[in-house]
Amino acid sequence: MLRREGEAPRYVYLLLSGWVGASILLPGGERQIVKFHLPGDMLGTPSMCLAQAADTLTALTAVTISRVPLAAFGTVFASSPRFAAAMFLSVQRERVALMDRLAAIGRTPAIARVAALLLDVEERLRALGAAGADGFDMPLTQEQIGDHLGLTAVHVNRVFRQMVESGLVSRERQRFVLLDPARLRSMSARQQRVMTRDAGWLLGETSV
Amino acid sequence: MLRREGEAPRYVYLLLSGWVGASILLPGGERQIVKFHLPGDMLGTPSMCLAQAADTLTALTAVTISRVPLAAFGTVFASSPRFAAAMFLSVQRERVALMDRLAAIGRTPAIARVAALLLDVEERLRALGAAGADGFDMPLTQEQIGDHLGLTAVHVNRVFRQMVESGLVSRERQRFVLLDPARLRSMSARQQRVMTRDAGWLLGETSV
DNA sequence: CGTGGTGTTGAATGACCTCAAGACAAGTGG
DNA sequence: CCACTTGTCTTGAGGTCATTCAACACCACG
Repeated sequence: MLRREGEAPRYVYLLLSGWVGASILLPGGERQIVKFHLPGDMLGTPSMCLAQAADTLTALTAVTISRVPLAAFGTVFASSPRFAAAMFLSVQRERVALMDRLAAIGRTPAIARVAALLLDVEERLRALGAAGADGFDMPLTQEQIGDHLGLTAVHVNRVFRQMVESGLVSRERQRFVLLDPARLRSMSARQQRVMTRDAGWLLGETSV
Repeated sequence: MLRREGEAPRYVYLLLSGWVGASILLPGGERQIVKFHLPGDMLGTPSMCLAQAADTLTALTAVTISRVPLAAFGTVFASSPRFAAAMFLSVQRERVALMDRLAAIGRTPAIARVAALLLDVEERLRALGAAGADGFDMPLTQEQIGDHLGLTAVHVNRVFRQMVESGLVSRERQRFVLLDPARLRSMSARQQRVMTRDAGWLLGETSV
């Protein structure tokens, strides 16, 4: 457990290796995992605007992280407009991702959410070189997956079985192979977002 | 309709009066309303990081808005670190709000979501002076509310009736009075977030 | 060997949805 | 001023998806 929600946020974290989950605890004891973080991700930035951290950061595997004090972060932010602009856009990207997940959880059935998760994780791991033709490892319990997708662990299990039986994926413990990515994509309702290439307008290039 | 998703985002909008909904359309035709915007809100900023707008902005009532070109926005951003910092924190606040809504939709039953919406709208309208002891107007159809909460219009209607019958709220057309805010709050699972007072660390005050 | 966390499967329940019909209000054109 | 339309609200009946509860299998770990 890297940071518990409710604590005063004094750091931002850079994930160097391993998996981390950012979760919110509800009064009733239910948990919603807001995001699975992979190496390279910045963690804990949403709480920069709060007196008490909004999310709990939990290591899901062995991890190595680098801690950045908010103060140090702030001086760079003030002195380098380019850095500020890049951070700003990065947060907007996270916000768009949250909007998409909101739409998925609010409006799509369980199988579409699982499909979206598999595609998302596969894509991100592939960018890190940790996923190939031989599939990828997803070191999550089915309960954690359920807390991420708004489902119960039992139902996650049933959806997995259904996917295996219909030849969409193969699975052995926590190793997954996407056998039919096209069909997964078509049922996942996942948006294909095109990011701007480091928007010139934010960096003073008033060419437009 | 102010802006359709898929268009190239060239403006950011400032809402001066009226209600606007920001929605995402799914491939299957379902709609998720990501946020109801009230006067004073900035609209369309999530799409600043995208080549194609992620959300559709729809006027829900008669509105007046002010359009800000991204380019103009960018020059201010580059020249004023304080402005950049304030914007950055503002986006993080929106992100936290989205995380909370994700938790609510993923993990709470319909009545808790409706309660949370009523409390949220009442609080925001009160800050604008548009809600008092005599209640407030919420100019939304039940279908729009459903698209916001991940429910059907029919079910929203049933929840409203249930709330009226149990004395939680009174309702006459689109005017609501919260009769028992305490009980609404207890069932809503809504987080009480404490914002930092314009975080000093971001503005170079390295006193901490 | 136990033991605890996780995965797996069945049966029953329940929350929410779909479909459908009617009520009501506001607007439109004759 | 009155049909007629249109959109929203309302209510019922029945169905479905996901949950709850429960039992058991399967490791990994002491």
